[in-house]
Amino acid sequence: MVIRNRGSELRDDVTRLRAAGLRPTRQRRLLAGLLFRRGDWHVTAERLHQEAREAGSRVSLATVYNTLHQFTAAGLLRQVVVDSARNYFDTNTAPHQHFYDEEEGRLTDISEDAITVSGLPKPPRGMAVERVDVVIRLRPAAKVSD
Amino acid sequence: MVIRNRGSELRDDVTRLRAAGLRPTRQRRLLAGLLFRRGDWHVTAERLHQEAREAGSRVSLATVYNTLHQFTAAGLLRQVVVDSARNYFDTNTAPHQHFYDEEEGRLTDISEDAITVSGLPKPPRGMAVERVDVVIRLRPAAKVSD
DNA sequence: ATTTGTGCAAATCGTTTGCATCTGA
DNA sequence: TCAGATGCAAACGATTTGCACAAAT
Repeated sequence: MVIRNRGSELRDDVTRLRAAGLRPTRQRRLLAGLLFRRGDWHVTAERLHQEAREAGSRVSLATVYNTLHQFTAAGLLRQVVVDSARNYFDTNTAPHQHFYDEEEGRLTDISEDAITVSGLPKPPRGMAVERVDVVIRLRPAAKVSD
Repeated sequence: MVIRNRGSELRDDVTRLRAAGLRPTRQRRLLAGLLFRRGDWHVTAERLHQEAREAGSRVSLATVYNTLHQFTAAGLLRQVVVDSARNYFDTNTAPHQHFYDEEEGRLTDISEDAITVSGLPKPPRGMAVERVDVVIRLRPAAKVSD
């Protein structure tokens, strides 16, 4: 019977922050709570800011941006580039790929072993592969009958 | 002996524009000339605008943006999303993938058959795959000696 | 006490838009 | 002639920054 109570969740946030070398300030604890307590998901700064105020907390948008970048630098988040207009942050930091519904702006994870990229040409001289990103862009399927 | 003279290149631009259903205005001919006369390459609006004035021609940046989008809509260009800050346009409209040097902001084509993505999971219900984009992000290789 | 983080508002950057003016067919 | 294109400057949305103030160690 493994049941986590609220207290231990809060401590988890603090622990996670300290482990990442970040001071557990009120705002960081709040955002960590919002980010890491649901399953893996994909957020924009705007959306996280909104969630924060819906949760009844005040954080400035600037702090949300700062925090997202700090979390990313600390390896707690990963950036996903799929749209030149908005920046997504992914709470799943393990290697994996994405479906992207352009219309809805919705990202969905594809597990690493569900997809294989083979025959990578070797990178140009002096360069090393940092990461291979695969984005499967989706559009509404043509209706067959409805 | 196949040598193209300037005259026929200019006509090519006009022909290409008409074929795409675009009126061959002075600015569009200019930009088409800059875009389609070298091998495949990757441009940002800013850079194309700069090239235009370096070539001694006046085009407003707004027109460069308009034109890039019109060309893209007409299938003469393809957008490449690799950086949330800048938008690249690719004169190679055939299916292919990219290396991206984040540091330098430089894109390099990877031919379609040099790379294989297998085991695509099927898209969510009601959605169809529009395109599969692979971006291989590069960083400077760690030096061995030097 | 000292260092680090936060909030605000202003600044920046790439891109888009409104609108009066031009231009190609 | 006149629909369609262009240029300019202002508007925009996302993100960043400068700096006075507040909070964490």
